[in-house]
Amino acid sequence: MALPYDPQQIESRWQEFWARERFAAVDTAGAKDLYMLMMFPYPSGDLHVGHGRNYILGDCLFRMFLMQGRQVLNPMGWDAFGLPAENAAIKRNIHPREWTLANIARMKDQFRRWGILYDWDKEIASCEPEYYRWNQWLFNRMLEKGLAYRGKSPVNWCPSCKTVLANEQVVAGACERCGSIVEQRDLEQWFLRITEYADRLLEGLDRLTDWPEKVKVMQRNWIGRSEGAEFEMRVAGRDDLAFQVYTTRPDTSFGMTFAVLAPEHPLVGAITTPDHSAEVGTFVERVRRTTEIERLSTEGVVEKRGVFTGSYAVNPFTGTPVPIYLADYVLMSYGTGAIMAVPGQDQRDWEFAKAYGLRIVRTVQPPDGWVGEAYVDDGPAINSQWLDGLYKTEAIERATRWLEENGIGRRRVHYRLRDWLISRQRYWGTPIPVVYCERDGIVPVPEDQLPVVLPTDIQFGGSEGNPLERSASFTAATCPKCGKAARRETDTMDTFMDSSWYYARFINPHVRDAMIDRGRVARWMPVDLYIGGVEHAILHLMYARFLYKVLHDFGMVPGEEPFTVLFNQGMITAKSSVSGKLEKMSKSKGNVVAPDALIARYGADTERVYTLFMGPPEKEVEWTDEGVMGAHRFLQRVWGLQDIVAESAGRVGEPAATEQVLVAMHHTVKRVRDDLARYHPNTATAAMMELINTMAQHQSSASGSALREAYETLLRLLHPIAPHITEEIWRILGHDGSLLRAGWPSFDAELLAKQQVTLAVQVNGKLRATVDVEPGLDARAAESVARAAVAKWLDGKTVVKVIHVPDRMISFVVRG
RNA sequence: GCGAAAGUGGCGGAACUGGUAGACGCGCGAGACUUAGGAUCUCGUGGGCGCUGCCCAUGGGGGUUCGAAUCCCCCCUUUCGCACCA
Repeated sequence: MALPYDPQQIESRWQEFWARERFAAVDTAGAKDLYMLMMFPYPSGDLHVGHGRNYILGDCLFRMFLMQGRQVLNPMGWDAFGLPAENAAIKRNIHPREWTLANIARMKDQFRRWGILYDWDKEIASCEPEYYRWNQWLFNRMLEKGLAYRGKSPVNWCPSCKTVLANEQVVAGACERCGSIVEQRDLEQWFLRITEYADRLLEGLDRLTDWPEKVKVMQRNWIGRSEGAEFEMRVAGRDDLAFQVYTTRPDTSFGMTFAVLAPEHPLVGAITTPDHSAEVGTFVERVRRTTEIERLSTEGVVEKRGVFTGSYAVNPFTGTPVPIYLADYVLMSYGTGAIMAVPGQDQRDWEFAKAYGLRIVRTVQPPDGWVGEAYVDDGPAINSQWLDGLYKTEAIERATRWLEENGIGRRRVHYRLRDWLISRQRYWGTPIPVVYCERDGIVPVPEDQLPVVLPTDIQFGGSEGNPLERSASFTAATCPKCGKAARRETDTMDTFMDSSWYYARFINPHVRDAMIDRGRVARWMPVDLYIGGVEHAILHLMYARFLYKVLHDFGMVPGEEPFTVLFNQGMITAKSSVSGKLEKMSKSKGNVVAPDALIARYGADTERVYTLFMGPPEKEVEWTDEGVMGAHRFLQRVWGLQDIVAESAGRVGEPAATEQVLVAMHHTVKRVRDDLARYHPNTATAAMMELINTMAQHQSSASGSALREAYETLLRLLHPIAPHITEEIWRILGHDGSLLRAGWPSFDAELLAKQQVTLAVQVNGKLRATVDVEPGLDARAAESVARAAVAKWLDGKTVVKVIHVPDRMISFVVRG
């Protein structure tokens, strides 16, 4: 009898062995084979079984690739800058770096205990100067090319933390950290000109055939390209005043009955007549005080709010003056901040017109029986002079051409995408490498003075705002141009900058004199398989695609896209003890399953098997304790097969049973190969469970050699999923070394092709019998066997048609 | 509101291209071994009926087809994304 299965005894031993043998080490000086990558994590310290999902999936694929003899680059690192470290510093008076490094150590240990292998020689932590200096270097290159700029823009500002916040740091209009209501402020900030790449980011999506459609749709919507026309509206009686409006429906211009400016529009002051200025002033002030979030929120029916300016603008198509309003539904940040309002064809304009008693003129004929309000679909133009009778596409084209020919307007493409605001008034990030000189203005820090390193003489807590501003040693700088005293920029970069190019650094993490080693990167990029959560569908993946295109334009990387295949794993949910519903694991929901206790009781292999078995990895699945037990039972049965193999050693066995075991074995090899190739370890595991069921069924009748062969094959197939137990049994069976070097099993296709097949026999589409036949049986022979099997259904009927699908089914269509 | 994805036993899920629906696991039932077992092993397990057999079943309703979980149309539900984008 084998000893009982005791994961505690075996797992750490194999973890040490794998690390010692450096199975994951790859020399990128050599030729590329495969580059796979999991999105590098923020080192928060605490990992739960939900986090484990994508790392375990990645490790499963990695081990399979290794066994198949491939050279796979599979690195891991840390997205190590960010707010939580700084908050921890304030709360617990520990330096962010110390806190971060401690978390990294914990997480690394967690990976080890999960049995996950990475090429740790290539580890990167983005908070280290040797990494972030290249953020700075790249920033300066982009500054040179005009791709980075300092500009004024309304931004989210937390009055209590005294910093700009990213949109994702604003939760329901409030600061995620302190809960203060976030304000909109016009501030000078650093931006990257991602809008210049909008069309390339959009077109590139079409070529990403191995990305989830969902992610591509989200990115397309985010970029929000729209084609239209922009034209000038003159203010009636004021020859000096005119503004531009943007529309996607120039064909409806004859139906314009008013115009609307955003309340922040620069012309508001000039346009407002004295008798309306009090009202306008009140309105503008009111809008200014509401945050963008409130303004755009649409709980229930939206009330369109606005005010008349007292002025009129001339519709260039008709020469008619129309009243100019201000309204909060027109945003300064989109298009020109001014629109022509055509209530007949636009629902928002319709509602506004109704609310303020403005005229409505239809310029597109709705179909008979139309009962809605604004009609936005296609139809012949009406009330539109020389456009009358034309349909939408043609009418848009004519109207646009008319604007161009008369010098009033032009074709224009607009995007919803805004430039990327990268400034953060925070300590724990990459310092933006510029200084402000009284004489020379904004001066980038020259390359030989990089990196601009974060100072360590920092007091966290106590006072508010960016601690960098209070560091005299940091802010005091000399101007690289004139050598006089200058002030150093204290903004740091958005951490998405770090994660936008780290995948290229992994190929050559220690190159000192360059951001990347171009030769190696040219060979190893792009990443062949990128695994991560769908929560990064837009931000990270859009920024990374943008910066990769920039690097491409700098001649530094091959191709235009960094990630060939994107795989989004689904969440693991569990019943929340707070809400009682299934929710994503989190401490606040009280539904976190910590791996430590689980591993202590059942072992890491059990967690891995269960994680991979519970459902297809791209789907959301529920964690249950019963399911864990099932996975553990499976491993115990695998362990117990040692006895069956030992007892049957030397037995000749019955040929039929032996054959069944061997056929099942080959069939399993094929299924596991196919299932893992399409990232379905759940069905691969099921196939292996079937194999052990078959082995158990024939444990006392099959030959000893067949049982042993099947067992050893099973161990190899199972290794990527349950690496520790399989290595241990492999060793017990008398093999040296590691399963990772034992090769991946192949199957005997001919043997499988020779097996009897079961034909389904249908009569009028209903299953009436099944017959076992030789494979490849021709139609006539199959028909005669099938006829016999369903004779009672054919009796007295006329067979009008026979459909034969070789080796699958035969169907009789009968009448009478 | 718009867009996308998904709805299969008591539960998680199989069924890859229209061809035997429910693999595998959980749970449940019966039995075995046990002083005992929430351990282990074996067998059974969609529903119904006149039970060697047949009928009904993949959210609901229609359709195409010899044949539909799979394709088409309408509706319902859930989840996710976007949400005044001119």
